[in-house]
Amino acid sequence: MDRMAEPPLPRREAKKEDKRRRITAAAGELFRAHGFEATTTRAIAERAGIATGTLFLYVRDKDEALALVYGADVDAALQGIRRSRRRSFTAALVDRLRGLFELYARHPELSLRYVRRIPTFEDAERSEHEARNARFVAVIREEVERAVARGELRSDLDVGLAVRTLFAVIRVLVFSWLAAPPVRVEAGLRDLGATLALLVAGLGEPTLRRA
Amino acid sequence: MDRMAEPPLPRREAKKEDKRRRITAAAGELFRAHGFEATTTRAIAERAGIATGTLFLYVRDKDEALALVYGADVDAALQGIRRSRRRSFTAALVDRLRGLFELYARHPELSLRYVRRIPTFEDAERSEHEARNARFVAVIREEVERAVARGELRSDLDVGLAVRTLFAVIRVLVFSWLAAPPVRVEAGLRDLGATLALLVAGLGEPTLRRA
DNA sequence: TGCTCATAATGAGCGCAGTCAGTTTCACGG
DNA sequence: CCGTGAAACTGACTGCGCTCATTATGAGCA
Repeated sequence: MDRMAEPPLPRREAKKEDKRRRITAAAGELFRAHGFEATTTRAIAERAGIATGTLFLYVRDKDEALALVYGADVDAALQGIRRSRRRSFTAALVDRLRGLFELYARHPELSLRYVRRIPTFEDAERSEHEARNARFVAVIREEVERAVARGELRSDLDVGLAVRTLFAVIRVLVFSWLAAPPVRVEAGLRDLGATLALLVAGLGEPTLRRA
Repeated sequence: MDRMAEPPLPRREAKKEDKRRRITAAAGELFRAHGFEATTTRAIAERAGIATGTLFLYVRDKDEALALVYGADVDAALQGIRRSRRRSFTAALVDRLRGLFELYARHPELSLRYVRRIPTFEDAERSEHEARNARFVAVIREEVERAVARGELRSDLDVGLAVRTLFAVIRVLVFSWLAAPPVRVEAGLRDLGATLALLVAGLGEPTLRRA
């Protein structure tokens, strides 16, 4: 008998992995070529070489097929080397999100559809999205904590609340950006920068603050 | 002959108005009783006493039927007397949105579905939503301007940017609130207050600000 | 009162996403 | 090597949202 806890890629698993890859590829090609609405799940299944029903063993619904397509790319975009020491909080965060903006700008309508579904959390268990969101949140949290550490953000900051708020602001900003053509990366990032700067500075009159 | 620019309610218009009312009522009852997914457009049409096709002369799609249901109520909720002079910006805004929170809390799943569709702007022309959004934005803008006038918010504030940001934050906050039961009004408003306070104070270290 | 025609209403029909009872595959123990 | 049961796969099928060729209505005019 062979080892039991070795690379667990017996035939079964390998086929599943392969199938998932083919589904992702097929969906990506069709979505990019014809758009989300015009692409049928049957077409995806056919191109992936599987039956219609099989598709839904890998994907909860059509939206999730799109999520599959974006999955790896979003991860990669968020990975981006966190170069840039000695930058302001705003500049640093804008920088780390540049990759994401570039990715989204490539297919605005698809990205819009993809981004729209994220805020749901309905399907919190189905970890696919959760993980992605978690990574996104982690990037924000990281930059916030770093900025707090170096004294740029207030030391008594409720980090959790701040991160949630930033997350919300960024998501909606991305949404509006994608929804209003033309979708230009630099414009989006400029907007993001301005908004972040506003959040850092605060809406309140400086002299009144900290009453 | 009778006057020509008088109350323009000839028979035709009256019937349409009546039909719209019946659709709204039917949709409301069914959605509230069985939920959004479980309610079919055919059932709505039948209960409203019209043909399936007719429904779609009054409503672009099923989502818009839900919007029809919420329409008047949201307007009413936002109308709310703007009592409360001498309150902080945060307190005042929370106060003016209380009615909306109460409305939303009544049927969280439906409200979630309703709120989700708002950010679209795709259908910007179809003014139904635009108008609603506009009213919502107007409330925010009003409070912001009032706060600027009395010196609570910074005088050099970019009001447009601030309003957009507040709009975004509130929308997402409402969304998360509705998505995570139990949906309690007070909890939601407390969260809103905390978030607004953070935005007013700013994320930045006070001593550094206005460098 | 009757004629005309734009507008409103109809409901059978279409194409789709998603399901499920039946079939195939294949890991595993004998 | 075979037998077996669980897991993966299949595609005909269901029920849905929405459309569109056809029919009914009623406002305006003679």
